[in-house]
Amino acid sequence: MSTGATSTPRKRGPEKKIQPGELCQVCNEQATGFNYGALTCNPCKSFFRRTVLENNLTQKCDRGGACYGKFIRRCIDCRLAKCELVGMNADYIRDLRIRSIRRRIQKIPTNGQLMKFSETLDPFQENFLAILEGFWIIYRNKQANIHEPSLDTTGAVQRTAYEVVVNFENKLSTIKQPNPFFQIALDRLHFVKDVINLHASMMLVFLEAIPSIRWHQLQEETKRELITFGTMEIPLIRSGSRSLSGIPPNRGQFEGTGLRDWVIEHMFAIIEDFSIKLHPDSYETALIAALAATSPDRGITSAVDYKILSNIQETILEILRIKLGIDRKQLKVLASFVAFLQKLREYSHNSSEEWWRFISHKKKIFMAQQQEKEVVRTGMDFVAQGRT
Amino acid sequence: MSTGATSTPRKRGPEKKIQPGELCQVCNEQATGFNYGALTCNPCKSFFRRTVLENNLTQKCDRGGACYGKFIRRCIDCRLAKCELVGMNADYIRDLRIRSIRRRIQKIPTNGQLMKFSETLDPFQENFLAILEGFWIIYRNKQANIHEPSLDTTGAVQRTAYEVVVNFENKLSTIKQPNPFFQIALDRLHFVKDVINLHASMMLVFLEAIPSIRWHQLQEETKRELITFGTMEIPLIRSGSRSLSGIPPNRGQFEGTGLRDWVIEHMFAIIEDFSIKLHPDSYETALIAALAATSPDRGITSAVDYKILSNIQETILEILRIKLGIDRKQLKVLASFVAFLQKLREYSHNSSEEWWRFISHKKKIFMAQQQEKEVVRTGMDFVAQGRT
DNA sequence: GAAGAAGGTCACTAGGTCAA
DNA sequence: TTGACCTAGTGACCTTCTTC
Ligand SMILES: [Zn+2]
Ligand SMILES: [Zn+2]
Ligand SMILES: [Zn+2]
Ligand SMILES: [Zn+2]
Repeated sequence: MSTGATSTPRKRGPEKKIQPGELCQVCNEQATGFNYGALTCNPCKSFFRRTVLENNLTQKCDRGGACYGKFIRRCIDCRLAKCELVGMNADYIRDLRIRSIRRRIQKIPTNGQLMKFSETLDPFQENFLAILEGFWIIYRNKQANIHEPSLDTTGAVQRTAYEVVVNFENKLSTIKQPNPFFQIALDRLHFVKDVINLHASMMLVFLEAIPSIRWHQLQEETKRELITFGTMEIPLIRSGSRSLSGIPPNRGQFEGTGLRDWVIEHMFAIIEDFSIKLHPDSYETALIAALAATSPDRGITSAVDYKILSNIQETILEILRIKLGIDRKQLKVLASFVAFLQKLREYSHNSSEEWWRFISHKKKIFMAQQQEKEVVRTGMDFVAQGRT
Repeated sequence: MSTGATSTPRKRGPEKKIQPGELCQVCNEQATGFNYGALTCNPCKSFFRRTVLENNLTQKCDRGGACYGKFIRRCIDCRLAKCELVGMNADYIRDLRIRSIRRRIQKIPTNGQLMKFSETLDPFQENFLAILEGFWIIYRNKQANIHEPSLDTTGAVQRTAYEVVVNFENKLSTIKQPNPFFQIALDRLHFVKDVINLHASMMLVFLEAIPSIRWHQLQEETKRELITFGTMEIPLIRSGSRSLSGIPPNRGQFEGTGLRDWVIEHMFAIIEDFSIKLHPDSYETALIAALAATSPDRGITSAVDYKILSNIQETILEILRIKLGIDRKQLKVLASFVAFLQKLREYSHNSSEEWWRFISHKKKIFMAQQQEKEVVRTGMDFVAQGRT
C-alpha cells in the first residue's frame, strides 16, 4: 500500500478561500473547507475526528461497500474508507480525547438494587484524601534541616481536614531538627543520624495518621518493616515533589558522606523519574506516598497484617483512580504511578543493606569517639531494634 | 474579553428545535421530535421502526380505516397508513448497529453488604474482548512446531466472535509450520527462522485484528517497532499461558542454539512470573497480551501513532479494570499486571540487540552455506527491513 | 491580527432493551 | 406487541489554536 504520507501542503491562513459551491469529497454535499487533509463538509470533518481520532467503533458495510453520495453518511465503513481515499489523514491531529470513557463516567446511579457506577468520592474517601493531602503538604514543606528552603504552607491546606493537620504539625515540630553547621567532625555524624531520624519519625506520624490503618494493631515486626522501607522511599517522593515546587534536589548533601555512589545514583534517578515523567499533582503525590508507605510487598510475614495492608492499598488505589477519572486523566497515568512504585520498591530492596551498613558504620565511629550520652531518636531507634 | 456585555448566554451546541406542546402528526399526542421524517411521539417512532424496518407485518382495520387520534395506536393498519401519509420514510434508516454479543459476563448477585457498585462492559467492549479472547485461544493452542502438544480449541471459542475467529484460524494456517526434525545441520537454522517467522506473522495477524487499531493508518516504522517487540514479548505470555494449561515451557529448545544464557534466564523468569505470580484467566491473558502488543512506550517516534496507541491502551485497560471488578478482584491485581508488563518491556528492551545479533548470525551462516533460495517469511522479513 | 482549521459542546435522533 | 427509557453517533455551532 502506498503510504499516502505525501500530504499536499494545506491551505492555511488568509490565502485562497474556498469557492461557494465546492463539494465535500466524501459525501458530495456543500463543503466548508479543508479538514484533515481533504475538502469536506462539516459533518464529515466531525465524523473523521470522532471515528479515527477518538477511536470509535467501526463496522462492516451491509451493502458490500457500495454506499455513495449523501447516503454514505449512514455507513461508517464506507464513509471512513472514502475519507481515507480522498486523503484525510491522522497526521493532522493535535490532541486526542477519550470520549467513550468520559461517557461512562457520566452514568448516574439508578434506583435499582444494582447501582451503576458513579464516579465521585464518598465522604469516607473524601476525608481520607483530605487528611493525606494535608499531611503531605506539611511534610513536603517542612524543612528537613535548617539549610533547606521552606515552602509556605499557609493557604495550601485550606481545604483539608484542618484539625488533624494541625495535630501533625505539632507532632512534627517536637522532632529534633538536624543542624547542618559542623563545628567538629562529629557534628556531621549527628547530622546524618538526625536527618534519618527525622524522616523515620515523620513516617511514624504519617503511618499512625493514615485513616483506618489501626497502627497499634499491627505487629511490631510489621511496623518495623514499614518504617524501615518507608524511610528509604518516602523522602525520595518528597524530594521529587519539592523539585516540582521549584526546589531542586540537593545532591551535594550526600556526596562525601560515605554512601556508595550507586545508591546516590539510583536515588536521583528515581527523583528525576518522579518529577519529570510523573509530575503528579499534590493530591496524587500524597496518595502515591501513602501507597508506598503501606505496601505489604516487602516481606510482611504476618498474614493478618498483610491483609490489612492490602486492603488499605486497595482503598488508596480506588481513591486515586476515581480522582484521576474526575480530572479526566487516563488510566495509563495510574499505571505509570504503579510502575513508579514498583521501581521504588526495587530501589529500597536493593539498597537497604547498603543503607544499613552506612548507618551502622556511622554509629560505630560515633560510639568509638564518645561515650554515647543517648539522644532519644525515636524513629531511628525503632528501626534499629529490628536489626541484629 | 469584552464582547457584547449584554446577556448573551453563550450558547453551545445546536439550537433547540422542538417547542413544548407540539403534537404527534400520527396520533395527536405530545410529540418528542422529528423521527423518520415527521414530527411524532416516541411510541409512533418505535412503531414505525418495528413495523417497517423490522417486522413488515400488516393487519386489516376493523373499522374500515377510520381510526384517528389516540385510538389510531390500536390499529396497525391505520397507524402505518397515517405514518406514511405524514411523510415518515424508510430512507432515514442508518445501518444496523453492531449487535451486542450475548452478554457472557452476567451480573453477579451481591450477597455481601460491601458491594456498592457494579459495572458491566458495554457492547463495544464486549465485542473487543470477545475478539481478543477468541484470537488468544487459537494463538495459544496452536502448535508453534509439530513437536509441541496442541490443545483442543473446540468449545472454548464458542461464545466469542465466531466469524472473526475463524478468519484468524485460516490466516494462521497459511503460515509455514516449523519442522523440528533435523536431517542436516542446516535444518536447525531453518527451524529457528521459521519459529521466529511464525511468531512474527502471528503478531501481524493479531495486530491487524485488534478492534479499532486501524493498522494500515500507522506508519511503517511504528508497525515495525510493534511487531519487533511484540514478537519478543507475546510468545512469553503465550508460554506462560500454556504453562497454566498444563504444558510446561520447554527450556531445552533454546539451549545450545547460541542464544546467550542471560536471555534464556530472563525469558524463563518472566514466564514463571506470569504463571505463578499472576496466574490470570484466559480473558485477562488476552487483554494483557493486547496491552503488550500495542504498547507505545518503545520508541514510537510518530506523535500521532503514539496517541493512537495510547488510546487503545486506555481502552484495553478500561476493559480489564471493569472485568476485574466484575470478578471481584482487587485493583491491586491490575497493578500487578501493569508491573508485569513493565518487566516484559524491560526484557525486550534489554535483549533486543542480543536477539538481533542471534538472528543475523544465523542468517549469515545460512547464506554462507547455501545460495539462499529465499523462502518467504513475511513476518520476519517485515521486521528485518527496519534494521541496518 | 485575521483567516482558517483543529477541537469542543450538546440537543437531537436512530436504534436497542425489557418489563408489562 | 408496546412504549418508557437508554445508549451512542450526528452535526450545527461554538471556542481555541496556528499560520501567514
Ligand atoms: Zn461530507
Ligand atoms: Zn456502506
Ligand atoms: Zn404518535
Ligand atoms: Zn384502523
